[in-house]
Amino acid sequence: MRLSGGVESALHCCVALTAADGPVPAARLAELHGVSATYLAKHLQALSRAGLMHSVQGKAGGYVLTRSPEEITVLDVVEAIEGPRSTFVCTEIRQRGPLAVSPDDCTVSCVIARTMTAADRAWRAALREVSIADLRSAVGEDHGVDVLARIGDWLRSPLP
Amino acid sequence: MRLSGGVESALHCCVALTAADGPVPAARLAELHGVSATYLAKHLQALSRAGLMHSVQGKAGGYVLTRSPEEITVLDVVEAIEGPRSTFVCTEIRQRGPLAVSPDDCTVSCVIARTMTAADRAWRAALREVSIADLRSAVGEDHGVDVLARIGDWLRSPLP
DNA sequence: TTGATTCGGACAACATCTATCCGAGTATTA
DNA sequence: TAATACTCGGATAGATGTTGTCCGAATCAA
Repeated sequence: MRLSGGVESALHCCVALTAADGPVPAARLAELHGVSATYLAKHLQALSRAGLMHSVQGKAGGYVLTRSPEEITVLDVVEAIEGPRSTFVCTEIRQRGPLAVSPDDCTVSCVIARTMTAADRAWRAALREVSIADLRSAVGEDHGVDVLARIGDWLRSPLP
Repeated sequence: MRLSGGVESALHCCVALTAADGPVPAARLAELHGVSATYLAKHLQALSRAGLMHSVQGKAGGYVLTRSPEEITVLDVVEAIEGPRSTFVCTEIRQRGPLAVSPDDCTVSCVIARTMTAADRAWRAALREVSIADLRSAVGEDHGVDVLARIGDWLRSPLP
């Protein structure tokens, strides 16, 4: 079970966008982070479809966060990229084979499904407690408070 | 991010093995659960490599749990099937691009990696708290206390 | 010694993730 | 107002990992 690599790029983009005032094109975000521009575009589209950011087309277009960084959680980004489906899908093995239990006796879900779902919920709860604003302030603590300002300046600077 | 479907089969097999006294062949476990025999064998091999069960070859061979059900956690089974790798891998995006931070300033791991790793730990902690013995007793509560006994009888009964 | 039965790893088919391209649409600008 | 340059968006190939299958090597019972 490996998380899609696009999640990492998407989270970095969200943090970077908090330092920008206007729309930022996907190509510029890709250059800033040193990742494939065309592939990053795919993930930004997913974030746009999920309503986390809003895209403006045309010459001075790009992506803008729709909500304030405090109101966007890491879980929002993960679910936008990975889809809302749970990590575990129960195939009802208990209802198969020679000793299958009848559907009438399956009012509660299978124990294994309950266990995996509980773990899934714990995972999601941990991701929901961290917002983009939290990430941004932590980046400031880790690498200096002016890092975000430098990113903002670079995003605003014209192309060579 | 979807969990391998083999995890579900493997957990059901572990519970069933607690009802058996001697070794149980993979083909029989597959028939009991109504899953592909050759594919289930692959997962049982993984459990064997991980040391959770021990295989005996020959005519009356099969698989046996090496430890008591209380000492095998759901996490043990998941890691045996999925491998020990974490769900998230950090590619150090912060060290790339025109505003890359120098490796000297990366004494702590990236915030995003810390967040994802914390969520991963919460997930694993939830899985570690449930043992195969817990699953077995829950199955008894859900479908009657004699279910495990019937499974044991079926496993011991000769082939037609 | 024979023989049947078992596990074990090597071999294809499928799905998903990764990466890329070109067309549709829009604000700028002359 | 019309041209234009720039943007997003979905449709299109390649790489990686998962699912499913097969047959040989080893083992124990008879």
